Amino acid sequence: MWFDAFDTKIGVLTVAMDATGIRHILFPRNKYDAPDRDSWKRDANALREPREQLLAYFDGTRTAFDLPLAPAGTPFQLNVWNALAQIQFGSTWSYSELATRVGSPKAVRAVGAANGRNPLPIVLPCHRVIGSDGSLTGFGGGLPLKQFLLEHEGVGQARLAL
Amino acid sequence: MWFDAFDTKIGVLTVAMDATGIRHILFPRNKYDAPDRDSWKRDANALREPREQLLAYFDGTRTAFDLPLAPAGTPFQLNVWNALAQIQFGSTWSYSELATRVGSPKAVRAVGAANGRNPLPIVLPCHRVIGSDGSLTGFGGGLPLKQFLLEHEGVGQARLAL
DNA sequence: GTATTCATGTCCGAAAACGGCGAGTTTTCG
DNA sequence: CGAAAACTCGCCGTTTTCGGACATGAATAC
Repeated sequence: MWFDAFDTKIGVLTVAMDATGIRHILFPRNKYDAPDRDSWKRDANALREPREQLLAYFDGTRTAFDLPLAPAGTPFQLNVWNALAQIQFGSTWSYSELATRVGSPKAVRAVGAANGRNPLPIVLPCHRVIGSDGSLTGFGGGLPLKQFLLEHEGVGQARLAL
Repeated sequence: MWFDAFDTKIGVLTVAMDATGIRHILFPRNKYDAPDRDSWKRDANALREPREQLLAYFDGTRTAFDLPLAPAGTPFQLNVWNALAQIQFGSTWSYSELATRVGSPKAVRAVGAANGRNPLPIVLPCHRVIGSDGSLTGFGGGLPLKQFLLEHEGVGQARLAL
């Protein structure tokens, strides 16, 4: 597994991948860290494309990603994460909508939990999922970061607490 | 992982190894089978040495093995299996003695369980461990096979049931 | 003698707890 | 009166916890 770490507006991002695709994107303060992180080898060259696309995202010159993704999870989690990729830049879904798209309209809380385990934040935009009443309700990197990302994408009406 | 299968007095033995050493020895009727067995590749040449030593054992021309071993298990299990290698051809230990040798004199049942998970039977002679009253008490390949192996090694006094 | 109890590591199944929710109902204050 | 918090309960995948069962044997309790 190769990784690189680089500075952005929101702090140092760590990205890890192998031959299959990107496996982890870690915030400075990450709740679910990768267990085998100390065996990774730094390789800025292998991570060039992901790094440039992420930097372009923060520059505001990119609104969608085109990268090989390889997140690891249960079948249900993979379904949820796949659906995330369909939420476009600047728009939001409620957890309920996301649950419906996955085919389990009633599994709202389960979808929330899966969302919380998203190993590829930003690229898989879990920050674009908010409560059905417009509240932000939760984010692995902290709610302020979620709000920052949404504002960066031009979403104004979402509010931190109701 | 490479494997080979060949006929012996006690039926077809399947032996599997990788670059590290031998990982599995399977009886025809094996309680704990290997999960990834269908991805193994047959390679009689790689398994030549293990096969010849095992055949020599059944011929009666060999009483000890000299092979690279690589069984997979918990630390406790590895300790138990390492200790097994010290029981000489033709002699037996009780589960209690084995537990003492491992440094956990009271973990007799745990030793029994670990013994039952031995992935390299015959080479790691779990059949040489019997009840402290001389009863055979159990064997993954079936008690008759355990008795056959012990008789083959000249151990006469062990009895099937008490 | 015979039955019961306990010690020990691991696995397995069952059961319970736990969430980045949401809809419906009740309380709380102007 | 209302609108907005606060509370309750159902939903469901995942994680954690718990209780037995084992390839046993020694020590008590009758």
